[in-house]
Amino acid sequence: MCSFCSGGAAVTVQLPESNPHFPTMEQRVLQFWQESRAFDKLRELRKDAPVFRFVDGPITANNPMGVHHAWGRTLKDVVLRYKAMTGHSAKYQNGFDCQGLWLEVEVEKSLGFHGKDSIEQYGLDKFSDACLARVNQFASVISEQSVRLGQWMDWEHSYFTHTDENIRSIWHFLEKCHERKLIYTRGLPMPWCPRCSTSISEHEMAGSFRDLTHTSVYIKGALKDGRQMLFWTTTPWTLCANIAAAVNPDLTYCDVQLPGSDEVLVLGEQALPKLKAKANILRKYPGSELVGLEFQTFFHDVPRQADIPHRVLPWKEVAAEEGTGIVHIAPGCGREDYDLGQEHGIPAIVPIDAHGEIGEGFGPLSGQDASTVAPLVIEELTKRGRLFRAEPYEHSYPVCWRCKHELLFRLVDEWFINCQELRPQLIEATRSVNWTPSYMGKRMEDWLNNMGDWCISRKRYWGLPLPFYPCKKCNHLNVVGSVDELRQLAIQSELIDALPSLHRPWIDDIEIRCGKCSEAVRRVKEVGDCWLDAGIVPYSTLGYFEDRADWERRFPAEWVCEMREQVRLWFYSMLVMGVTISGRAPYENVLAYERVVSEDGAMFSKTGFMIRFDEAVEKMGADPMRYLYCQQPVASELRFGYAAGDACRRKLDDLWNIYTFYCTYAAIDNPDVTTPPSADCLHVTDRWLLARTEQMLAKTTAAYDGYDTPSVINEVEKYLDDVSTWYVRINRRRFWKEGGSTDKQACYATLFHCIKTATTVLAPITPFVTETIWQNLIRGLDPSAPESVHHATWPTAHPEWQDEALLERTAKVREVTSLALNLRNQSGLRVRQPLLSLLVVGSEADRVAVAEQAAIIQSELNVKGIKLLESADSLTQPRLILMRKNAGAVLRGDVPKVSKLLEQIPAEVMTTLVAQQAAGQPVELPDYPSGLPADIFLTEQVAKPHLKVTTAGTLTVALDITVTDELRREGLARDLVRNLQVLRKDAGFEVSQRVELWLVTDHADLQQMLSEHGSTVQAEVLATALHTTAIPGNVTKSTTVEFEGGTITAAVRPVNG
RNA sequence: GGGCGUAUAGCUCAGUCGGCUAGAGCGCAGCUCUGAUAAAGCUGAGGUCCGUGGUUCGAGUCCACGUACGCCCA
Repeated sequence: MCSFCSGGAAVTVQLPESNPHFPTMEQRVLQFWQESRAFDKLRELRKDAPVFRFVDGPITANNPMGVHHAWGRTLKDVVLRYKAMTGHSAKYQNGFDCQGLWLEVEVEKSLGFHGKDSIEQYGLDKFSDACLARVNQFASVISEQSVRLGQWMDWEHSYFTHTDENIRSIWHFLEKCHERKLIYTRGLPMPWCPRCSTSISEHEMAGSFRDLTHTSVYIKGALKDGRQMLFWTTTPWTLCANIAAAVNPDLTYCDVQLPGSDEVLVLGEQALPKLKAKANILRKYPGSELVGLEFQTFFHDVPRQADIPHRVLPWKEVAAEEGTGIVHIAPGCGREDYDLGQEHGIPAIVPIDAHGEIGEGFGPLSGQDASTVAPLVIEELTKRGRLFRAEPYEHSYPVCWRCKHELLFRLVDEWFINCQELRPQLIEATRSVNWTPSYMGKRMEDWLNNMGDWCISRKRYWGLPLPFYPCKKCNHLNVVGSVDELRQLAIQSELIDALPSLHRPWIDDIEIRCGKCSEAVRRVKEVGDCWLDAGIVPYSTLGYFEDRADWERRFPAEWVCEMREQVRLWFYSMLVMGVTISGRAPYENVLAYERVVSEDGAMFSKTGFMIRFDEAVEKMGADPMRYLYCQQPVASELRFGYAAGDACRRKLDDLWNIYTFYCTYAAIDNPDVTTPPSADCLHVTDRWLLARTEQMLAKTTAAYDGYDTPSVINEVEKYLDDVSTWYVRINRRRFWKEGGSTDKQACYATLFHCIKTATTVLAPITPFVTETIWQNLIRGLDPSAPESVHHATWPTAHPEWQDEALLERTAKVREVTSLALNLRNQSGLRVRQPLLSLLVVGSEADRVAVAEQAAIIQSELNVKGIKLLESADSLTQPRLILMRKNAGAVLRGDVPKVSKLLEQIPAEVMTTLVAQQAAGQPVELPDYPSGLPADIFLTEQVAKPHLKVTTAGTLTVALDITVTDELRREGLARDLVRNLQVLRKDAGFEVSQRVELWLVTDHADLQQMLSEHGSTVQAEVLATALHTTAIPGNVTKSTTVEFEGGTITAAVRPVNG
């Protein structure tokens, strides 16, 4: 049964609740979508439509979805819904990222492991199973959360990056790379996580630098002549692997002695302040003089340092400002050190093992943890007389992006893709992409210009098995590009089909014959970088291998949308793969959005303050949440919280209020909205609303086309405010008028069109509330409307309704109204008090506008008439004021007195005085002994006493504030009506309920008011009879209305029929 | 250290092509309207548009330098 109607009865408009509780309403809509198979039907409706080429970036199926994920997922859903409305089909495939270090770390945690050894003991097969179980668990959690958010995706067919299809697609890519000779393996000092026992690649370092304080040491290395070279390092553990020193041959160095010491220190001239003492400079010389000299290293006595000569190398990169100008070189512990070492053919010592523990042969340091060994190093250096100074040093230092352990540098063999040759192609490709915000494109280009080769191997377990089979016999590298190829090469091909999946440990058992020498070869142990998994998605999920023709219709993606850190991650890996396989960028438009932070600007954190998605969506509702996401410019961080959510809900209430207003009367009148009213029946405000709707539609369409949801919201907000505070406000009476008429038909049809358009335009952003409105009002009055608002097509433009000039005239009219209401406010005259006239002075265009809509202005302002004037002369009269500058000299102490006299002079006397002053004659002030010289006065124009005047731009507006007795009594009548309406409401009557009315007063003025306006009052409150006699006991409700000077006792009783 | 970005009311933010008497929402105070009634509107208080200099008839807006903060890279 449909959640919105009962048992197939004829659909009619129901009275909506006054304020919707979003979470409750959304549950009803979700149920409706599910029962009516709304999403499936949409796909059927659009199945032959042109494809909107969208690719979803995989979300890690490792934890529940957070509110930061919900931003991107909302934007994706909004765009897909908009594209469906504009007549596009799409793949609607959600993706899950399922492999790699992040997942392994979480599984390790849940199993209580503390490193790779526990995994090996546990068994790789069980570990892989556990990883897969976690993927499935959280894929299901995230899917449910996304459904709750309102995301329409093909949840039954999400892609998973751990699948054999995905793996073999990457194998194909790697084979392509190998064909282009881009794959190589080499030893290189890599950022290494001792906890995870794996290296971390360059692009994974994004955001992993922290400000940390380490112990930095100044240490001495002796030259043969006894001079001590001064070094500086922030990583004391690397000193045991020292092989060389480096100096800049172009910088100036010097020999110095410190007071009280005969030791000669060698350091760069610019490092002298670091000695923190007044040094005696013995000699200055260029760095080139030091090059080639041999020195004794810091731990010269440990076995691993035996027989290694330590020399000073020249290096242009040595900066004068950093350290001492002499750099300690440990090629096994740093990338630059390694490169320099290679250049000069010196060996590298790798002091640490996979766990970050210092190995055998390093004397007292052996067996120590490199991350915590600094105090022992200092102690040993002191013993050896090598320590000059140790001090804490704060610097930005990398940590593991998953487990947050401090990284070390370790020389290991890894597999790389050579990106140098690809670089120009990648840059060219990225320039073809439309990046939003545009600086993201620059960021990508910066990255491409600076990136090194892509390290694609990880010494881990649950990941893409790298299809590399290096032959030990002939050194040939076999790169397997597909499962078929593996089957052909496998020594026991039948084993392939028995594999549970292409994962470790199972895949490791497969041996192949070397393609060159037929030797039995095994796969390398490494798995792949998880960004390979994600980057291949435009190929693996769009049918590149299954149906190339179909793939070509879906590639490249028209639009992708992810968090901004994906520039160096997903956007990058996709770009490399797109360029390598297809020679182009795999996407055309990219939207990258900023971080989500808490309402006060602080970061959300897993350990500290965090708003969980599940909690947020049930507290604020998915629609307000989506509204919040769509409203936020993607270039600045989003402050997420309940106050912001509540502000969004109130904005949605604007739409809801217009809707409930309409329903109130539509439920009574059941208007025919399917027949459009003929143009000549339209009220000027109807034509305005139609033109305004056209304007809003054009602007929001352009905004959606540019994926610019904040502009959509901006436009719709302004529009709804206009509709609510202008159209609805001034047309209310047309809706509650008795019976049917062409005029009533016109306003019903017009406002229906407006609500339908606004609902459709907002549907992608707030799918729930718009669906609710659609089901009740739109479908209630228009049986031919689509079954769901999300099946609707985008509203068509009506050029015949566009009317820029009318929009401008109405703006002018609203300005006049607003100015005049302001005057009322200043004069303390409530709107219910009728006034005689409004006077408007303005340009020709102003007057045309006011004349056209005079009736509206009159009714809004409650004035009997409007006069249009070409000049403001008649509104003001001249008045004399003192010109302080001149008056002081003449009047001296009398200045305040004369000032006061001037204010009190009656208008007719003032006219005479002004004339005297204008003629240059003495001004004869009443009550002042002598005539005063004309030049101490100025003339200024002031409003005539019965007028209030204000000016803005070309407009001057004046209100006649004279309240005659008649006007006053009319105002009392309107006050009475207002009170009676409250009485009706308190009595619980429907708006159309007819009543019998009693109004009793013994106050003469009020009695006169009743006799003058009683019939109007009676009509206004739908009273079939008005009694001024005693009130009977059986009335529904009575009240006493208080007026200045007297009271009226009022009572009502319903009349049947 | 290099690059990118941001800086506007107590808070969160708009401000288009240089035309501004600088706006909105929230909060505060007062008022109004209400046949949309737990909604809505108006008014007020509240501003060194980060600073300095420049271009210009005119700068929140453009340019230069500086400061603070954020991010990215190292």
